[in-house]
Amino acid sequence: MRTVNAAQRAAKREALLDAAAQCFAERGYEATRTADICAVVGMSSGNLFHYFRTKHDVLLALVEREGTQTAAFLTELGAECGPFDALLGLLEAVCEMAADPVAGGLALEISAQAHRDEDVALRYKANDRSFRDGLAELVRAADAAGEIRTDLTPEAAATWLAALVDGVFARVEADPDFRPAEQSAVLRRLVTHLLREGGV
Amino acid sequence: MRTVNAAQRAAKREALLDAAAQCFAERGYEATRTADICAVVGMSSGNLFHYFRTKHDVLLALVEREGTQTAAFLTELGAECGPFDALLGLLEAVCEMAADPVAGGLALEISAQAHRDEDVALRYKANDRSFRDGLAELVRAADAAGEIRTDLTPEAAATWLAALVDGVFARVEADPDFRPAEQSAVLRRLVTHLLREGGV
Amino acid sequence: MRTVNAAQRAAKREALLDAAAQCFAERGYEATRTADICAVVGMSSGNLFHYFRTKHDVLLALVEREGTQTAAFLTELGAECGPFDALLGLLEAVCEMAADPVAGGLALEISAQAHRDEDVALRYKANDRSFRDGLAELVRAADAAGEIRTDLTPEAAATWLAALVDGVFARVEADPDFRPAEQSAVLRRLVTHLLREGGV
Amino acid sequence: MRTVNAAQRAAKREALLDAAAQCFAERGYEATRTADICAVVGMSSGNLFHYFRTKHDVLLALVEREGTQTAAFLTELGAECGPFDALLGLLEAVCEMAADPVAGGLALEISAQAHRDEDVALRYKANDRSFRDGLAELVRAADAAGEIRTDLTPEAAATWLAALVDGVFARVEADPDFRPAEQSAVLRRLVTHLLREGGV
DNA sequence: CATGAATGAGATTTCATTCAT
DNA sequence: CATGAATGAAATCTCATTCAT
Repeated sequence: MRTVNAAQRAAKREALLDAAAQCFAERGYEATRTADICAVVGMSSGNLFHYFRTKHDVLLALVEREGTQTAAFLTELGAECGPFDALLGLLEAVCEMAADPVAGGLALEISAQAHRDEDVALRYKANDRSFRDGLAELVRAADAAGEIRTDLTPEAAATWLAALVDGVFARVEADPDFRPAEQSAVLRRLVTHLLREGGV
Repeated sequence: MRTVNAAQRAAKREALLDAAAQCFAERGYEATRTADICAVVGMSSGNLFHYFRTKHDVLLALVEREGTQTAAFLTELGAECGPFDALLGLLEAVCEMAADPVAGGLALEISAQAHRDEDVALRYKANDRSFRDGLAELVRAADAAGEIRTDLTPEAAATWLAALVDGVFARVEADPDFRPAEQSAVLRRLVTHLLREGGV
Repeated sequence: MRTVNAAQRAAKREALLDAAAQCFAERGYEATRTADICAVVGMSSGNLFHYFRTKHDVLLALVEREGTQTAAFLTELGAECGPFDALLGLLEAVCEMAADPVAGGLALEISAQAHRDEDVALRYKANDRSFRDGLAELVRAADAAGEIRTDLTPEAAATWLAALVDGVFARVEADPDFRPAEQSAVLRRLVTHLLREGGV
Repeated sequence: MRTVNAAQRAAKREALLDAAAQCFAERGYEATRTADICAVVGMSSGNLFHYFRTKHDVLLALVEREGTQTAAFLTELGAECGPFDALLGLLEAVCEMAADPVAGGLALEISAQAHRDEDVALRYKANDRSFRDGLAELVRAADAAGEIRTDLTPEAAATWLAALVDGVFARVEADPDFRPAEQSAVLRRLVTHLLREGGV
């Protein structure tokens, strides 16, 4: 019995996080009312507070979930193919994500909130750290496999890969004519340059 | 004297915009109270509304001012040296700006607000458009001067230069160890690759 | 149970309208704060806005309710006795109402607001129209029953009956010694003259 | 010198009262801003307070002026012709005034404010008292001249004459089709009945 | 006296959170 | 646990009034 309830609870928490992701992406964290989130999952307004102590907690949980999902994605990606192909595959995936208004909007919103909220910042930076660690790991592996040749440290390479990812997300928001899918060739070229071409 | 008053008015408007920039960058637009802005310039709470009709108008004016300043900066830059050096100089400047918490935070906040506010979006995209137009113009000039060689159109090159700029801003927020000044060499290398190396 | 809630809601709406009527009559619409209305029904300040979107909506609903009640009163009156007696009975009723500070003050306030607010004016005039239509109908019926004899059209007669009603309300406000109840004889005489005596 | 200044002061006070009358009639006392009144006379906003201590004082002065003007009008009217004709002439004048939006609106606004403001009420009632006294005086004179025959006391007659005047003002506001000028025949008939026909 | 910028109290409205049912 | 009505603090914006110039 307790298991069933726990599973139901978890499912509802997830549903609420999904709804919150959608609302935050569309309207932003502050402009989203807790009642909006409840409405999306068809729940009564006060009920959210059985699952999260505060609206702020919803955001924190969401940021944490994003980090977990990204980490899982990175791990999965590395297992499927060689490390350099994994990195290139990641870029394709990022371009797809950036084109999705919810994913793109949420990423933007979280980074904006991180700038003004200590708690969010902590988790956001941890996520970013773990993302860059994953990238650096792939870079190291690619190097070990002889797939790449660069004088950048794996960490510096990871930093710039992350910057490119950020750049793609930002372009989608700023430029209505920017279609990430159509730009993956240039992106791939930049990455290849970063990792295969030598010296500063 | 009309002139004195008009000048005083304009000066106070500017002071309010400076204060708003600081507050928005620190706390975000929604979390900033109009009274906060007034407090920064040492003004009574209601007085802001002699200069701006609404809080929203303050934001719009700020976005517009950012656009104007960026455009002026681009123009000035192109006049001082050759076009390719201007582009590289721009990157140095961007790295400096990104390191300033107010400039960086404000840029982030504006792009976040653009995602949820039609009016801000309009001006934000116009600014971005004008920024990319300026970049494309420099690329074209550099090409005409034989300083670069690339199969990217000037517009595509400008798009990716803008993406790199966005990426630098984002990195500052996400990674406490990222020092833009220390990274300008890599950035310069990426730009050089983008503009001097050929085919996709 | 849906019914219970809907009934409770409706009851509270009515209570709020009663409270608003009292406040508007005493202090006027603009000088009444929404918190005053809430205090009268013993409600917290924000709660009013679960029942009415704005303070303005409270006023509009009140004006509409006044119209509905007056119409119902007219209908009821006509059914109880002959049409001419109904008209005379109406005057007694009006004299009673005019003596009530809330009813009198509210009538005055609504007409004052109608003068400066399009929406109120629309409903106010519709109410007045429907009141005069009801009066004209009674006049017509009295004429058909041979109870009266006048060369005024039913509409003109209704207009002047309404003017007399307005006059009584105004007198109560302007003249502290005016007791409507003591004046019904003169009023009745004026009405009788209007309806029973002939040509201009 | 002092005389000139005093006359200028008085003229400006009058101009402000005219402007206030117009604004109060159009928008109501509370909705009128002191700056609005100044704008109408082409004066800077703070300057009003050199002529009236408060906005409230403007209203009080206006009410007093209305009373003075009405009294003067009544006196003048009685001197020009016989008392009964004076009464009938008064009705024509009232119908003209009621048709004027400023005069009508102001009357309505003053009576509304009188209902919620002790000071206004005092002056408003004094004005009304003096108006009814003037009417009663005319009735008495007409009676002495054998022009009328009624069993109403002069005071009661004056009360009902005032009620008819109020009624006409109210009709103008409530009924867009009511044209006071077209209705003066009925009004005259009612007055004649009131004063020439006997007993209740 | 004239100006109009500045003050600051106050009003409506919103919404996270609570809690009786 | 679910509901949704109620709470009440807080934020933007208005405007009578003051006062330096």
